[in-house]
Amino acid sequence: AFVPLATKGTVKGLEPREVAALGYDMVLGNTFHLMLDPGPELVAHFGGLHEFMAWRAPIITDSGGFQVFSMGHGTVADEIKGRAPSGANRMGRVLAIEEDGVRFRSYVDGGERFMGPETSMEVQAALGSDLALVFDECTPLNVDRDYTARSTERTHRWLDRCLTWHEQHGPRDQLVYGIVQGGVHEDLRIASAQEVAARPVDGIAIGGSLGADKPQMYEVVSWAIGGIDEARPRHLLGIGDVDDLIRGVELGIDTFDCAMPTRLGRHGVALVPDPRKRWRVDLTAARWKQSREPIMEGCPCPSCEAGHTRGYLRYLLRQRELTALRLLTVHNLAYLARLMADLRAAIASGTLAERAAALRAGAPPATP
RNA sequence: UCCCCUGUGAUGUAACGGCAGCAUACUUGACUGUUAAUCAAGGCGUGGUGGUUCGAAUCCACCCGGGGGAG
Repeated sequence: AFVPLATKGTVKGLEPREVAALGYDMVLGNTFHLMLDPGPELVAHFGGLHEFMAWRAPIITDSGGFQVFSMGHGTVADEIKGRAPSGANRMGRVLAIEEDGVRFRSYVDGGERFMGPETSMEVQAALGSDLALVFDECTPLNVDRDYTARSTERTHRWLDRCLTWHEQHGPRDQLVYGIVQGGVHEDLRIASAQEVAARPVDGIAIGGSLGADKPQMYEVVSWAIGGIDEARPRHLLGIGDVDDLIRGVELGIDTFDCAMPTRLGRHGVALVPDPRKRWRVDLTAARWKQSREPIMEGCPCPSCEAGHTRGYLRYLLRQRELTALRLLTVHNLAYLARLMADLRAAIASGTLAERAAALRAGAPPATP
């Protein structure tokens, strides 16, 4: 299943009922963001994140560990392409990563803040999520093996501290996922997977740097999965390209989360079954000016069913009309919901390999 | 007919006589546990003709266009 991001307590642009109507029964909120603003006390005042955002279905909360990575190293694309950190880390700054946790500068008020394993679990307890992720350090790609090894070991110690805190103070009905690190090194990935699997976690997430390109990413994921037992659910953190989801399912991943569908939607890009175009069509492009084509031929999503043309979307996008961003967010989330349902059905009928190949070749996801 | 003001990319505007810059728009590209309705790149310009000057968007003359005033 795919889990849309509701980082700051909302799937950007959509109401909870719209997200649910697209077939989603889980969203992912972020401990880091919600801790800084509005703060765990305020969310608790409203009775937890579910009540606060009026989402009456399961919520995963990310631990905040990834923020350390993104503040210090920019986006994944920046890192892979050797660009200087930009965007997300312009104001946020990591001050120090220590055994106890991370000191950083708040992007909200500029003040110095701290987050460690106990802090993260405490905030996630206050948020009242159904599924908490343990606090980890997401090691970047451009870091040597020695640092990755030591960081991964520290992440394992943080894992134990998270479990200890949760056992003593955490909500009884809150599940906890451990996180596999280990960078792009086979032995570290396998060892990390085994370490995490040896703990009493309810599920296992794969995080960290997954490599510089897709083949390496698939390889790294397969290493990590190799060290995990089959009994517990496996989550692949932060992955959401169409082909990556297909491959991930084939590798044995159960759930994914990613900013991609919603972010691309707000940036004017619609997902389409076209591998040659990397599954994307940029509706801000001039060539759609007079196009009467639908966003995607045969798409059953609300945006396409309404009959909107690419020419209309391009016009709305140029005008920066919010409607366009909502229409594309809906379309993209609907696309991924169908893709995952299609793959799920293929697994059930024992035809995953063939179906995955067809989808990878550009077959549109089936309408349930 | 005379007088005054004014002409800088598509648009709105900067530039003591010293590398014509900014914003918007446009075109293209990027986006993988979201500080992102974001970010990056690109193309496009001194109304015309002369003159002064080492050097003119800038100063001078005339012409052309626009605005205002007097008749």
